[in-house]
Amino acid sequence: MTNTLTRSIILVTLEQAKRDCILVAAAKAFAQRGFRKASVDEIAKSAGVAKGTVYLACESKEDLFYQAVHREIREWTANAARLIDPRKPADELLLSVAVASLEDVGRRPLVRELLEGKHSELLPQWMPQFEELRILGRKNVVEILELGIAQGRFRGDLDVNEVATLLQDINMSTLIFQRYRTDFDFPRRLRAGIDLVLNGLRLPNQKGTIPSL
Amino acid sequence: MTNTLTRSIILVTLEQAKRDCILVAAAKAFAQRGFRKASVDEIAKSAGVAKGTVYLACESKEDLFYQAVHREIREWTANAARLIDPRKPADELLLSVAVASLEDVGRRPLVRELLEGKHSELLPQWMPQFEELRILGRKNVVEILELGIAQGRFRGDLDVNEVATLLQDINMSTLIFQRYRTDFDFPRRLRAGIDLVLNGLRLPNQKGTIPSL
DNA sequence: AAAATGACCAAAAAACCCGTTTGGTCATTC
DNA sequence: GAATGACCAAACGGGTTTTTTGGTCATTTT
Repeated sequence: MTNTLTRSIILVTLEQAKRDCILVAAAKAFAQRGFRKASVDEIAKSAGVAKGTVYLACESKEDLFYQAVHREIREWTANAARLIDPRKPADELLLSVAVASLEDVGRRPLVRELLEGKHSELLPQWMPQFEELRILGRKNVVEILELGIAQGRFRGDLDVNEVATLLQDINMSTLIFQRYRTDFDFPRRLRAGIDLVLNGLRLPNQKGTIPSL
Repeated sequence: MTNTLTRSIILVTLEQAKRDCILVAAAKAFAQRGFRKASVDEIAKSAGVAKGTVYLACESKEDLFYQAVHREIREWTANAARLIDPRKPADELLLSVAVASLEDVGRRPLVRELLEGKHSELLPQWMPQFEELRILGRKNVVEILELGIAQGRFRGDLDVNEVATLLQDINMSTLIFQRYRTDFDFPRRLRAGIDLVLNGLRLPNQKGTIPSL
């Protein structure tokens, strides 16, 4: 009993390590050479295994790609989540986590390419799954927002998910348009954007909803 | 003297009309069939001129594409500019102009495809020029912001260009991500986004800049 | 016994060829 | 002098062959 348990744990551990190794190699290859040009054999060799072993970790090349992306994004999100210290002021977290996330994504070419809309030939079919990953990333923002409300710093009358989506979009834009602009100081841009969202554009005495439309 | 002047004006007028005609035909063809599949001859015939005439209006097919895009965006921007009535409250304008712009872009497939990142094989080389066009569009937002400050509705301590860029990015995101989401009510999203930017996320008693970082 | 392998095969991609189309020019026409 | 369309090199398309590659599975290794 204990033996089989130990064994299965060891097995899972070994399998998981190899699995990770394969997915990392896949992520690197797909990012460097694109989905089509990266070959499964090349990925296998880069991971130090034979091709057959790769197919113990995935169903198909598409599945491999998706798993590699999924893993990168989960790691990315988890890194960000680790920064959310509930003792810190939520408004400060909003900025520091965003900056860290964008820096992190710079080190993840595969994620970055996806967010920037490369691999667009594959995107349509996978959009549902990627939307799922977006929701994953949004959970961090929602957490910070709810923290801010609990801290009495943020308004409680807003739809937290709505606001989170908007902030996520701002971060995306910052990321996407960054590459097209010269002399682009993205922490500064982020700071300006989040500062604006925090304090609002209206003069204090003018607060209220938009009059009409 | 008067004669040559009159003639040249007439010439310019005639040329301009034909030029427009060509550029409109080009925009339609490029949007429908893409840059490569749309042929110059086809565009010429659709504009009711011979191919040689097209080359009186442009230097090359690439230039033709760029001019067509440029013209569409100028028109788009001008339409939006026409809606800026200084007698109306600036916060109201912010929303109504954004909604109208996004509706308008829906009727301009070429512009829309560009903003969504299609034609991506051409984009890198043309980014500088498109950035120029972005600045053009930003002028409208800046105008509204300055109006709001003059009306005593908006804070005057912000960098107007910075804020305009941010609002432009929000609009872009709304546009870009719209297509990937089901049940996406974009005027509602825009309203929520602009409302947030106007009123801010912080509780009124918490105003101030971000404490530290 | 279970995990890992790599030879193997159908299918897809690349390379090649060649007839057709097309971007761009310019002598001619209006 | 503005507009044209015949003209040409170069690029495109598509059909065919060759090469590569995704995916399998009998065999080997641990």
